[in-house]
Amino acid sequence: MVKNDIREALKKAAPEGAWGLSISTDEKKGHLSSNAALLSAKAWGIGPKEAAEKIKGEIEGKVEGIERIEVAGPGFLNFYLTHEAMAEALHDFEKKLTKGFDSRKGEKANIEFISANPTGELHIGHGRGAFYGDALANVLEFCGGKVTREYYVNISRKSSQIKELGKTALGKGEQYKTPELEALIKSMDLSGLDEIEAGYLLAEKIQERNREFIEEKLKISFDEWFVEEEKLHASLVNERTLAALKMKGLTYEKDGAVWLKTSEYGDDEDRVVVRSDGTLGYFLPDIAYHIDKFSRGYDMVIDVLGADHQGHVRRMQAVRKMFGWKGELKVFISQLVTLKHGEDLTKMSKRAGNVVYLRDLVEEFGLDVVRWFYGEKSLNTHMEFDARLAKEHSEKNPVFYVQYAHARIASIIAKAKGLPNDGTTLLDVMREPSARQLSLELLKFEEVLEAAADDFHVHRLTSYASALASAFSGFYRDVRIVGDGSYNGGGYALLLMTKAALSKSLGLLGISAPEKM
RNA sequence: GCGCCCGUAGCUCAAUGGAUAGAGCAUCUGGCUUCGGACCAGAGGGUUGUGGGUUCAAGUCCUGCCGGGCGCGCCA
Repeated sequence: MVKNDIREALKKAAPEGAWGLSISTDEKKGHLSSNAALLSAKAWGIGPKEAAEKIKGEIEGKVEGIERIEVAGPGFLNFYLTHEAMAEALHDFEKKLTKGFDSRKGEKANIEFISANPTGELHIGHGRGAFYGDALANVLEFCGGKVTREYYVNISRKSSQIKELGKTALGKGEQYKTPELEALIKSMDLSGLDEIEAGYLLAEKIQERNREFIEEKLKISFDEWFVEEEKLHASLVNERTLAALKMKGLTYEKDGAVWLKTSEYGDDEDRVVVRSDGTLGYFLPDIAYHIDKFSRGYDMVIDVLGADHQGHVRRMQAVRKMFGWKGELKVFISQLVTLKHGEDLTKMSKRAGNVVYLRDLVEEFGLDVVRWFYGEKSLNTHMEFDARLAKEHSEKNPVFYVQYAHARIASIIAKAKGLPNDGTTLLDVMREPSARQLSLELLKFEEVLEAAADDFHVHRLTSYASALASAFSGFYRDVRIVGDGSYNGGGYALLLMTKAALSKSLGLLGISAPEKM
């Protein structure tokens, strides 16, 4: 493809610097654009514009498919492609779209996300990790990765949280009390059980319900449900892990507790792994769990956690270093979703307290709107959830614009069915500016996806899908596909690609691409 | 006090260190005899919290302030 040819030519002409070459979606800035001259100028001891002219001179006439090269702005090199090269690139893109890209080819990744505490149902904060994790998994997979989606079923008879939950279940405590939980407790027979067993039973029930909700309502499916109690406690993995840590000389005793020397591996301070009363904290099982993940042969282990787990990052990285694990450990923190208090909120949250459940959100607005709403924001953004705004956003949500474009294309395709092709080709339709605009947007797809797979900023996809739908609108306005007794062959081909790209973009985000609306 | 994150248009948010900081909503103007008007064309709206620094180039990187969220337990 011409982009690769240009890159090769640029490498020869500008060997220094980590310059880029990317599709430009504004034709005024060429079809492809590079900052190679800006980065080479210093090494060459000349001005950026002069460097650009030099590179231009070396490439001009040597790469097939380039119509002309312009030097613009401070020294950008803008490449204009011939219509032939553009059409060829599109055909190449169409093939890749069906078989996927390969920037993450063969890489094995594990993504753990949601992993909610077994003390209640999922709230709007969990939505971030849920939709982000799922979309990230889809993106890595599409770029050639082998991805395991994993849910850590946080449940153990040794956990003080379970005991506390048991107290709530038996009416001896209120820490996790909500109307929903009370109803659940009433439906269960907990007679004769102690706090731990009652808590455990209740936790199992809650996990079961959450799982149902995740699979059926959020349409997220996990490859692995890692049950803490079975995998770590019942099988004595924790004990073996502790023994291994002791043997490596990574622990010491102080105040009757066993501490791990995490501070020697980048953490702020050492952490307790066995309490002075002999019970295990949450940290040891966590270490055991991560060692388990590391040992499964992944190139990359990703944890998607909520903002309140920010303290985990350093200590888990410390654990990785202690065990000398070669793969990457990425811990992503999603920032909080805060609630804007007001009358509107109480209306939507028919339930008690300041919690809005994800279930309510999905029921009220529909999964597509909700996934887009979360999907367009960076994980680092502090979201403020305002019920009135959410309502407004759901009605005016850009997701409908994108879905509408998809449905409209489907309708045109249906209309063309049975009619003869008028014989025009992709090459012919390239004469139309809005067709070139749409083509550039299509060719941008690969860049956007690979960038997302590289920096994990999955929210790029929503902006991209909107831009693509908008480019389609321009094309639709200018080029008629179905005419008197035949259809425009070139335009039709472009429509098929656009439909596929829209559908793929939405699909990766877990959003439906309807044929009709 | 220490650590992480944030501060961009009236609102919700974008912007691999790049060109004139962009979308949607809201406001205003214009457009339906033609493939789906859930649309299209256009306008107004910005000292990117603030002061320095690095760079050919800073919303982006470093740093000092200001403001906000979260985390700093032998809870998870």
